[in-house]
Amino acid sequence: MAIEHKTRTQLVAEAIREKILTGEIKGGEPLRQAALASELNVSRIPVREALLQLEAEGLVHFEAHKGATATQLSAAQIDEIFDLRALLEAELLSHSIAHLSEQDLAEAEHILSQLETAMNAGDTHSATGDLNSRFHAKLYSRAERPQTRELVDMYCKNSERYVRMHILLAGGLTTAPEEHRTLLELCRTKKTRKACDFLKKHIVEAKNDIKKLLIKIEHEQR
Amino acid sequence: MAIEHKTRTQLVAEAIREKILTGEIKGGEPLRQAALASELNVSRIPVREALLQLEAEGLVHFEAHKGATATQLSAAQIDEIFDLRALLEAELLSHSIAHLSEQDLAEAEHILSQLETAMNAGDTHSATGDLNSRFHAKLYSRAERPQTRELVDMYCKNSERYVRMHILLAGGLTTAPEEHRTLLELCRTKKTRKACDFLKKHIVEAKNDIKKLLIKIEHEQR
DNA sequence: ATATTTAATATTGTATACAATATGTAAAAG
DNA sequence: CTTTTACATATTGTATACAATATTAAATAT
Repeated sequence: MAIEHKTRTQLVAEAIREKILTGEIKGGEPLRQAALASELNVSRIPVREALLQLEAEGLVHFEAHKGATATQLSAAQIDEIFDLRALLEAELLSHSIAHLSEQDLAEAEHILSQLETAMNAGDTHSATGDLNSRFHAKLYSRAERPQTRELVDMYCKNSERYVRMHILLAGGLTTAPEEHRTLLELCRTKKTRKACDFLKKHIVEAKNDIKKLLIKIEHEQR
Repeated sequence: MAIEHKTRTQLVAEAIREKILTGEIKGGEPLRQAALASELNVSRIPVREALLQLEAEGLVHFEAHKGATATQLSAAQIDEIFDLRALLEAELLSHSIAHLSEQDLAEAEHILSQLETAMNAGDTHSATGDLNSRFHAKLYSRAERPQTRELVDMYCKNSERYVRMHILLAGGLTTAPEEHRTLLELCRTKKTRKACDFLKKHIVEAKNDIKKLLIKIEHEQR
């Protein structure tokens, strides 16, 4: 197996993406090409190309001659993104559920118990979020809808910042842990319709929690 | 009003996009940076940046050190894209329908009659597709879901090539013209659920027509 | 003749340099 | 004093030049 040779543009994109997702670069903050270039020891060309990629991912807003800024999602935008996620993730689940094997379900359950352990231990760093994503991903894994998957992944990444913030401020995921168990059980018994409806509700609930928090923060900033 | 100063990157992106959508550049064809640059009288930098943008739009596939190619959609991908469109457009309609004014509906009807005239005249060029898009867009216009709109627009652009091909080969839109009338009527009478279901069926039907054609062509190519 | 290695060519990736545009500041006009 | 204009600075956009990688063709070995 040959060494993967990553291009500078890719490395720069990863670096900047990480800065945005961790909040090191905050929403609305301008991203100066020259500054990023010298910081990362590259020329401005790969920085520009990375910024263009990040724009496609929705993490950056690019305006001709004015430069790039980290995107700042309004409450309304968060709202819409989560609605989209609910719609698309339910679509994925509906196509996946019939093809989930015992093995898949067992793996999902394993991830779930790890998640529960982390939550009980009062974990507030990113592990909780990761496990949560992986649990969901496992349930969608047999959908065979690559483009839909890509979309969902994009929106997840996009809302990740806010979910992390929420985990941090609320001291963990607020969604009741038994919701995941219920969802898993509905998948195991192949109750497709119910599982999808439940999933939608689950995502919309998460949205409402985050939105409340966000509105509070927006309010405090005045 | 100041003169709009478009950047070379934007102009190049438009040029290449047009070439792909009209079929002048076919799916799978490689896009040489140097060739495009000299053809369009710019350096390779704006060409590269344009290609990155087009990749985000799904029209181009970019591989490090290997270059870009126009994307070639398989029957399976077309299938998935149209399913996504059905899902997302129904979502838009469901949010828009209650807020459609008499004015909106009248405008939609006007577009529709133009479309019918074009179809009866046996129009096979892009006007038919344009009017069709505009009719649908009008119905979604009050959804106030900008990100969903953007997604739908992207997928429409992406499938445009195939719709055009279909119109050309089948001698026009094959969807029964009365379907549009039915849809409009359901919107006028605010039968949200029925309208959305009907719309989904409408889009899936179009998909099946195109897929049949596509599979035939793929078959002929051997 | 086929497969493998090596050199030549083509093509992409990135740095540097310069041009165009936008932003900020000081002088001039009202 | 406020507004406008002209200038200086900062920042982005693009061309050119060079470096790195991939592809092709030729040479060698099996």
